[in-house]
Amino acid sequence: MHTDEQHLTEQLGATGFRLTPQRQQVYDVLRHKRDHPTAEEVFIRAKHAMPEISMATVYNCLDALVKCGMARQVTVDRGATRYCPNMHEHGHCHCDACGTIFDVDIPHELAGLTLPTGFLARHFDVAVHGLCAACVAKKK
Amino acid sequence: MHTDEQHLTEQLGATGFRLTPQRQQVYDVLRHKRDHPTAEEVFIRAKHAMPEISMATVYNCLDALVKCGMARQVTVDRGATRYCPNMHEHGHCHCDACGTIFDVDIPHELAGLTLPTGFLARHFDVAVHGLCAACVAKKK
DNA sequence: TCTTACATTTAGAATTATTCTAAATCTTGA
DNA sequence: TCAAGATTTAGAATAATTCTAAATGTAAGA
Repeated sequence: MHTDEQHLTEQLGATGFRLTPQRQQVYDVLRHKRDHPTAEEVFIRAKHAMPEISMATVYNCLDALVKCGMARQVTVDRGATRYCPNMHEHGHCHCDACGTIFDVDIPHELAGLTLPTGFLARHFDVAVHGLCAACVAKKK
Repeated sequence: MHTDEQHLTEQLGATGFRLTPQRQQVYDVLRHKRDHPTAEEVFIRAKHAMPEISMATVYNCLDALVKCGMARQVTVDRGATRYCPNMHEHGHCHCDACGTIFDVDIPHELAGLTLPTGFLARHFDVAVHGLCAACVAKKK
């Protein structure tokens, strides 16, 4: 049987990292509430269960999680980087009014983009900006 | 006849801005070399023709150009924001090795994304990360 | 077990990109 | 010409992130 903790340990290990209580905690925070928190929000949430954790450690842990493929960085606007434990290929839909971020599937047709000759694509970042239903309603 | 300068004046004016020598200069920098410069790079280039221009003014001008629809902000990575005078709907292709950014057309199929119910999309940001032909060759 | 090497955490300093502030200057319209 | 408001400027302030150095933890080998 493959527990979540084992998976995390393996992924970290394969990239030369160890599983530490802090990394486990930061990962739990990401998985618990998938609202694309910033490093600071992760820090605040992680402190509830682990009051001694420091901001530098949160950055270190997030960085390790990204490098080992257990989390992704999301940059929908110029503000703080956000983090997401959904590793499935997907894009982000951002409400410019309230800031909510929704995960969206991206169609395979995207692979049909005409790229510069010889360009080797490794990752697609798709961000849709606009207004969510609630904010459209508010404007009326 | 509709000169470029007239167009800039009109676009600025429609948004409540004036055409100033600095704004003209910053716009000229963007149009002259379309390599998606950062604000600092724009500043350095603008200083050649206008040595007294300040960084704050460059930010102000770039902001005015973005607001009036003559330039777009491009954020391919967590570094400094980049600017682009290509207002045609397009995405960006970023070489993670050398940092070069290429404009790419984005297919209309993108409009077929399944968005959250009621979401009103206003703008699509597409960034492709990978390696350009030159950097792929270098790795061999 | 003891030791050594190295990874990790921590607090705080440093850096980077950007925004803010306040004073000086410019522009436009009355 | 004058007043109101826009713009520019230098530098201070802020926000997000990275760096530094010391303390601590951990794993592997003698």
